[in-house]
Amino acid sequence: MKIQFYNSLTNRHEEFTPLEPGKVSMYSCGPTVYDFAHIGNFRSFLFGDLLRRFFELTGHDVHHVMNITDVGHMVEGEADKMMEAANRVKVNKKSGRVPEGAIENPEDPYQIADFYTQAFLEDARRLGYKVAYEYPQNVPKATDHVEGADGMIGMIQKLLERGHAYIADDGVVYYSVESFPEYGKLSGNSLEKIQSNAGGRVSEENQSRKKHPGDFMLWKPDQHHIMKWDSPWGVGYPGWHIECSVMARSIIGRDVIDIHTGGEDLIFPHHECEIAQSCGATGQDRFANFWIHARFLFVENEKMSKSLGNFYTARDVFDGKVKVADENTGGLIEMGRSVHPAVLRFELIKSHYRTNMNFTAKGLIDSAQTIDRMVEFRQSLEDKIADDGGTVEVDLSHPVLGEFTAMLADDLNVSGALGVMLPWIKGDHRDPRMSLAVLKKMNSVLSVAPINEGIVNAAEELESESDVAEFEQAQQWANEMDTARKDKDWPTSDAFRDKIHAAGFEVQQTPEGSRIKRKLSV
RNA sequence: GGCGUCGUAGCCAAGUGGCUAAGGCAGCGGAUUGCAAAUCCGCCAUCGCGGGUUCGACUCCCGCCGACGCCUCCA
Repeated sequence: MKIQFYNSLTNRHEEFTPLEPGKVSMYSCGPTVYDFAHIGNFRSFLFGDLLRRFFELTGHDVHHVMNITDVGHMVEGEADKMMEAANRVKVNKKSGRVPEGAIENPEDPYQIADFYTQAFLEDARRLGYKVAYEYPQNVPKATDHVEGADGMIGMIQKLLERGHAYIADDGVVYYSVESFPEYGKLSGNSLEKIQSNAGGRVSEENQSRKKHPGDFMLWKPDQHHIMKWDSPWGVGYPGWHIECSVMARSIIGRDVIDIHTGGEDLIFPHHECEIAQSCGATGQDRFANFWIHARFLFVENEKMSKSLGNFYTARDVFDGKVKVADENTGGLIEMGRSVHPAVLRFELIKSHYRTNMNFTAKGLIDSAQTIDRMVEFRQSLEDKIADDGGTVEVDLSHPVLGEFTAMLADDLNVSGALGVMLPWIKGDHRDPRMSLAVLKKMNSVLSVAPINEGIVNAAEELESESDVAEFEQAQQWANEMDTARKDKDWPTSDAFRDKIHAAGFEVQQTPEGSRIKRKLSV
C-alpha cells in the first residue's frame, strides 16, 4: 500500500518510507503545562494520535514520543509564564477550577507544572490519546532533560564546540543561524527575507547583542528566573527550542527520526530552530524525514480566544460548557449536558488535519449522532454473536477495511475513510463475526466505539458512581413507562418519557420493552 | 512585504480530465407508531469569479476576488 503525506519540509505530498522497515519513530510537540489544555491543543495532539494508530493498523511498530513543556519560559519584556501561572492558580483556586489542596504552594513552579501535567494526562487519556498511557517513558518532561551530557546543557556544549553557538556580551548563549545554511528551509524563509520582528515581539536591546537578528537563545543566565539550573554559563534556564531536539534524540535514540508533528504555528520559529539545533549537534543533514503540521481550529467561525468567550478546554466540553444559541432568546447559553469524550474526539479528528476545522455546537451534536450509530451497530453485532462468541481474524485484504485503510494512507483522509465506513455500517451483515472484526480494526484507529478499546476498560474508567445511579433511575422510569403502556395509560407513559429525557437519556421502544441509553450530548 | 494552506449543496466534508460529483447532519415526502423517538424507503449541488488549453474541466494553466496561518508567547 502506498502511504503518502503532505510534508511541510518540501511542501508537497511524498511517499512515506520508514527509515527502518516496519518501524516508525514519531515525535510530537506536546503541551505547556501552565494551564488546562484546550480543544485546539487536542486537535493537534489527536491528529498525531490518528497518525500513530494508522501506522499501527498497517502493521508498523511505532515509537511515539510527546514532550511536556514544564519549564517556564521568559518572554522578553513580559512576566515569566510560570509566574503568570502561579497567579492564575490562585484565582482558579478561589473559583474552584483548581480543587482545594491540589496545589499546596502556588509559588512552587514544580507543583503547578505537576498539577497541570496530571490534568493534561487525564484529559488526554479520556480522549483516547494513546501516548498519554505511556507516561512517563514516552512522555518526557523538559525539566528532567536539562542537565547531563544527553540533556540540553550537553547539546548546547556540543553546539558551541561545533561552532554553531556563541556567547554574547551579556552571557547569553545564542545559536548562530548563519552557521547553518539550511536555516529557513522548513518555513520557506531565507535569512534575508525574514523580516526582523514582524510580529513585534523582540526587544531592540537584545537584538543588538546578537550577531544576526535571527539568532535564538539557547541558554540564559538569570539568577532571578523562577526555575533555574547550574550550567557552564551560569545559573539560568534553557531556551524554548532546545528541549525538543534533546528529548527526541534521547528518548527515541536516533539522530534522525521518521516524523515530527505539531501545530502549524510551530513551523517557525520552533521547528526551524529544532532542525538547526539537531543537525548542528549531530552533523546529520536532517532531523526528521517528514514534518507534518495540523492547522488551527476555529470556534463558531472565529479564532478561539478568551475575550470572545469561545475558548474551551477539553474539560469545559466534557462538562457541557459549550455555548449554543438559545432557541427562545437567540442569545448564547451553555448546552448544559455533558459531552462524552468519544464525541469530542470524533469531532476533533473527523476533518482533515490540514484544513481549518470549525468547531461548533452543531458539529458536536452531529458527531454525537454518528458515534451513537457506531456504538449501536457494534452492539447489534455483539448481540448476534453472543451465543457462541467465536471470533475471526481479518486483515487489510478485506475489501472494505482495505479501502478504509487506503483512504487513510492518502494523507490521512479521514473523511474519505468515513465515507467508506458509514455506508458499510448501513449495509447487510450476514457474517457478524467478520463485520465485528472489521469494525474493531477501524475502531483501532478512530477509537470512538468505544474509546480506548484495548487500552483500558473504558466503561470502568469513565463511569462514575453517580453515572451508574442516574442510569438505574432512568431504567426504573422506563420500567414504569412499560407498565403504563400495557395499561394504555398514555399520559403516565408520556410523563415518564419526559422525565427520562430531562435526565439526559433517550428511550426506545423495542419488542422487549423500553430501552434507555444515555444521550452523548445535548 | 516574504512564505504557506484553502474556497464543492442550509451545515460538515470526499473526489475525478468525460459513467449518476462520495458520505454524514439538517430538511422534505412515505412506511411504521397511541403520539413521538429509533428504524426503513425515497427526494435534495454543476463544484468562488473571469479567461485559456482541450473533442471535453469542478478537476490542468493564467489572472482576479475572498478566507486563514506563520514571519522570534501560541497546538
